[in-house]
Amino acid sequence: MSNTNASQKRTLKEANIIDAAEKVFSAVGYSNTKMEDIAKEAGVSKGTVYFYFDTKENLYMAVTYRALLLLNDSLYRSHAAHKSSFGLESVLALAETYLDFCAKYFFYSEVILDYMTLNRSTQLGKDRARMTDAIKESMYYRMIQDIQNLPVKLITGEISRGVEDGSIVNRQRPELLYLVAWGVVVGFVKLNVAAGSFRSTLHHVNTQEWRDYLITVLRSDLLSNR
Amino acid sequence: MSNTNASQKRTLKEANIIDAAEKVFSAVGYSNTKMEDIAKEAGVSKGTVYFYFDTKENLYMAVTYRALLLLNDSLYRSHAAHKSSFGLESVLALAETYLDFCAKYFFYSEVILDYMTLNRSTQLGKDRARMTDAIKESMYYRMIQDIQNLPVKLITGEISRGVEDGSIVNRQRPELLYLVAWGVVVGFVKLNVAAGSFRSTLHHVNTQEWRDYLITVLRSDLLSNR
Amino acid sequence: MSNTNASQKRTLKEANIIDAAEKVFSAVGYSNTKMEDIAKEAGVSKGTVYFYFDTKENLYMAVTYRALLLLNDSLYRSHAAHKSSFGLESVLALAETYLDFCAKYFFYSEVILDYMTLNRSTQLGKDRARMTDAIKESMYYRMIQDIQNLPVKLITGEISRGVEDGSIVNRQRPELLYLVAWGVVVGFVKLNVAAGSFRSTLHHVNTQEWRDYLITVLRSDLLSNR
Amino acid sequence: MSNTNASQKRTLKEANIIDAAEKVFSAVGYSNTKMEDIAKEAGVSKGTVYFYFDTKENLYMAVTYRALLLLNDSLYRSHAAHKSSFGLESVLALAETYLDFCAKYFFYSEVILDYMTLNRSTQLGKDRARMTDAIKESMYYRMIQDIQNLPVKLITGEISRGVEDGSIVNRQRPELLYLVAWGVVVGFVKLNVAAGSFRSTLHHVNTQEWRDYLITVLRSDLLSNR
DNA sequence: CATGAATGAGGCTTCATTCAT
DNA sequence: GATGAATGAAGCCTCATTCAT
Repeated sequence: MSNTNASQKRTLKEANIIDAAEKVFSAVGYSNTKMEDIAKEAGVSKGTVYFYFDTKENLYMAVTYRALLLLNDSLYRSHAAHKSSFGLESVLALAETYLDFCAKYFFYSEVILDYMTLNRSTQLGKDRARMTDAIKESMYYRMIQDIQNLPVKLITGEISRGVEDGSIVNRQRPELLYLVAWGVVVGFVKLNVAAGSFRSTLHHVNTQEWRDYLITVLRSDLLSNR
Repeated sequence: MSNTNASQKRTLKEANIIDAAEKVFSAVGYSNTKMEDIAKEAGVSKGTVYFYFDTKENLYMAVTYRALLLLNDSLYRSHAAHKSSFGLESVLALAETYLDFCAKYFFYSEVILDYMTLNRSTQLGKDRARMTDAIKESMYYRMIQDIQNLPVKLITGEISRGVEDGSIVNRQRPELLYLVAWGVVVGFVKLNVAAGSFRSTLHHVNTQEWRDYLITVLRSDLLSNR
Repeated sequence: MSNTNASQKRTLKEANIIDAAEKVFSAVGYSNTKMEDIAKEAGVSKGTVYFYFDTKENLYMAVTYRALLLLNDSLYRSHAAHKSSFGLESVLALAETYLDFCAKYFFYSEVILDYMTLNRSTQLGKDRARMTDAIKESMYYRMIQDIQNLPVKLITGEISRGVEDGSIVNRQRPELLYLVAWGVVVGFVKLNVAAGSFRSTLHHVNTQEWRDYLITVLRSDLLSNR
Repeated sequence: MSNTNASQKRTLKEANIIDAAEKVFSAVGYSNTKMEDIAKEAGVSKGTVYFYFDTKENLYMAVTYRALLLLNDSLYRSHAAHKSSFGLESVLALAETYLDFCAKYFFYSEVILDYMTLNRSTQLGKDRARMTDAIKESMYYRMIQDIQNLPVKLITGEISRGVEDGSIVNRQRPELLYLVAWGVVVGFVKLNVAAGSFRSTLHHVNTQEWRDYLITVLRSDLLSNR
């Protein structure tokens, strides 16, 4: 019991620091973030931050892990809520969930994309890779690797179900359809940020309208007989 | 004449440095890049790099400018080549051009996205720092601002033409259609990098096939009567 | 009684910590040693270590004290065992004892030398820090000062006896003879470590042979009529 | 020419920094030495120190290298000066040279001993070694390894010559005789420092007298027919 | 007494930028 | 114009020590 309490306490303190890290990272960016600032924001000392996360990068990975966990959770809920719906509806719901997740937790969505880019660059043979050894040794990095595939699996699974139950007419492979859907969402997110630069030329478009339209596009893709 | 020669010489040397910068930035990311490395790669001294570009950020902006210039050029060519085609075909050709540009010059596409995100207060990937005053004062930053709107103008223009000439049936506003198309491309780019992480789950999909399918989707969007 | 028990318990726990400290200090050197490591090695918490030894330096002094105590004890036994022998034999026996002590407890011999060098303003090996006020206030430091002179007294005493009983012919002052003997031993110890570097050039020499030869040299020094 | 000048200049600046490092290291010890202090002492900035020596440990190795170089030089001169003397005299001269070197450059003698101890501890299989990777990668560390054997070679060589020319009667192997001689010197040096602690008991002995007596002992060792 | 989380001063090192030659 | 040595602010991280539980 007391063991459990201690563990809970630790988790709580860690969470407190991750909260702070999120705020600072998201406000000023990774490289502009000083560990000291995170400590201040968390109301603890620099040493305490290092007691829980032995590296700045490790702390960043912890943030990433949390982000991915939350995304997975959202997708899971959506998935569960549409067990009895047709596959098509479930897929579109997943897309909306993702879209909303990105809107609500914009920083998280960036962090996740960041991670995936990072992960990719390791797989190239470059010795001058973006990923440092510190990252690879991070506990959180390994934890992330265990859960990073869930979104893909969930979504492609529902697409397959939709194909089987006849709600999805499109005969392309689920992986391809998945990439289209996910890509549309990712593009939306990135553009949403970028669009700031083009307010002058694009000020007619309302974000909500845009989002809804994308769902329409996705739906008609799944329903087209290509 | 000798003045012109001098100017050409200067342009050449600058180009040489930008070449080197590109390589290093793309290999290890902005913050891991040292001016020294760029100088070495360019075969000049650090002092020379600073003679032509007074800041690391300014040099990065120069790379960005070149990227945008090349993209604009590609789009221009496509645009010109389809003057006499229907608007629909021109728009799709522009999308293909953009898609191919991103595939061929992946680093450029990242840099351009980076730039567009630059104005936002949120962080733009772990790797880039936030915009500083130094950036805003950069000559290249201003040069970019002069040409940044070209892609939007070109594409929305062609969409409008397609609507007028009847080749585009969709009645949504051109800006919205533009955002869909552009978003699809951006999503493709980002995912293309990220997808590396999921080779295990997504190994069935071939990039070329994916690209072609996206064009199909865009075409049917423009042809749908929503 | 219970008081005595408590005291014994305390002594036991202290000894346990000193054991651990010895291991770690000897393995990685003073400055590379972390209190945490000592605690772990002793199977207690860092707080406990600090309960018994309020400073890292104090703990080091405790190790030194133990080392000196053990050396004194060895020398005492040798001294006692040769009460009825000639002074010459007793002196040589003391030298052998010291030599064997250094061979057997190499770390102790280093620590003792370290301590003796401590008062000098010069640096004592890359690894040890200079004497701070904390050391001087250390209880162990004072305890050491009470017993540090025993080796000198014992050995010079036996030399004097040897001179008196005629077994030692050499007419130099006992202090000088002592310094020669002690210096030979110290040199042996330091070289024994260092010699590792020269295994290639010195691989013919066997440590035991070397030791025995040194005793021969000392004997003939004491027997020479200089 | 100008190339040579540049190289000379560099050597000069390095020497200046090593000078400063020596002073500070010797005054307060390795771990109490701050790079900043060395910089100040050298009259340059911290960055400059790092420009020439990329690590504190590397700088320490540079000091060690210089110390060994100077010792080697002294021994060489002595060796050359006694080319036509008997081997015995040459050996004793080498011992005196070493003795004087240690007296004159006490810090150097400590540094050299330090290095040899360091070098030994690497050869043990411990993963918790005293030597860090930084040291092993140091250019100076490798340079030292090239010259560290000179003293042994020189002295054992002269002993052999002495045996051949009949001036050395002792029939023990040169390596053993070398160890005795060198050990006596090392012991002298260490005790000379340590003796400070025992001024009360040993104040009768004068250093010069001690030194001379040691030479006598060594001479009679080499002349004894063991 | 024991624990181990918390502290924060301190030091090494990096690197964009400057500047004398 | 080019060079590369010099600068020094800035930041990550370590670890002896303290202290609440």
